[in-house]
Amino acid sequence: MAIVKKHTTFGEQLRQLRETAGMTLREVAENIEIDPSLLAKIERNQRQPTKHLIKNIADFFEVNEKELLEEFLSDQIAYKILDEEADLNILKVAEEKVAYIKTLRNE
Amino acid sequence: MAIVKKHTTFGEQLRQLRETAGMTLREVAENIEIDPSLLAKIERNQRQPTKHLIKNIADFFEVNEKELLEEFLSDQIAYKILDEEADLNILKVAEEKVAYIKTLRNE
DNA sequence: TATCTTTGGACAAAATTTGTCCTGAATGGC
DNA sequence: GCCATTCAGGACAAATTTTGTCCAAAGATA
Repeated sequence: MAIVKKHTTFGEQLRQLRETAGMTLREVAENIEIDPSLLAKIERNQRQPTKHLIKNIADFFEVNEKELLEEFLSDQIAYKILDEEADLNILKVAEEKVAYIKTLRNE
Repeated sequence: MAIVKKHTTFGEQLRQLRETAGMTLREVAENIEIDPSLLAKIERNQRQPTKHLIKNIADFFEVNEKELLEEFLSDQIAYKILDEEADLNILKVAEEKVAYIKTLRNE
């Protein structure tokens, strides 16, 4: 996958993809069929991409769609923790709940 | 805190609080000022409580509001992972992103 | 049977999110 | 300086999602 720097935000990674390709917001926006202003906002993490848009981005930059989607999901979780000023240990609790709910569903 | 079983869902914990108190949905709903049907849905994790409602629940059952809120947040994260069928390692990535974004904000 | 509790569908109201348009600041070339 | 282009960011309508209530029906209890 062409995304280089890890553990930066989804937006930053997207910007890096674009800059590595040497393209402007307008050019990329045209290709993935959105308004350049929306793309700029997504790069600054002020708007969230839809799944459909993530697919278009992955296709355009030829990166793995599933990995890109997981980058986005981990971003969402990170921002939720920051927004709520929650303790990081809720991630551990969440992990245990995933296992628990899975057992529930297999009954 | 009076919540006993850990790593069950928010709804199950709420139901346990209610049953431990020996109360019906209607009785509790009246006290926390919502429709009994909504309370039932929250107990079955079919609706999410608002923060205001979490406060009312914490007050009514005399449990720690912040802990209850974090129970809810970890639920939300768990359900997101299940909904998206995401790999659990995104939690680790999210944790690293939280640290990263915090450093960003201190610049 | 009669009563009370719980479940769950339907739906309007409320809240949130998305995407676009537009303005202005910044940069670079000429 | 002036023009063209890029990017930032506010405002706002449209679209989507979520919330909360009402109601009917199922289940339990006596």
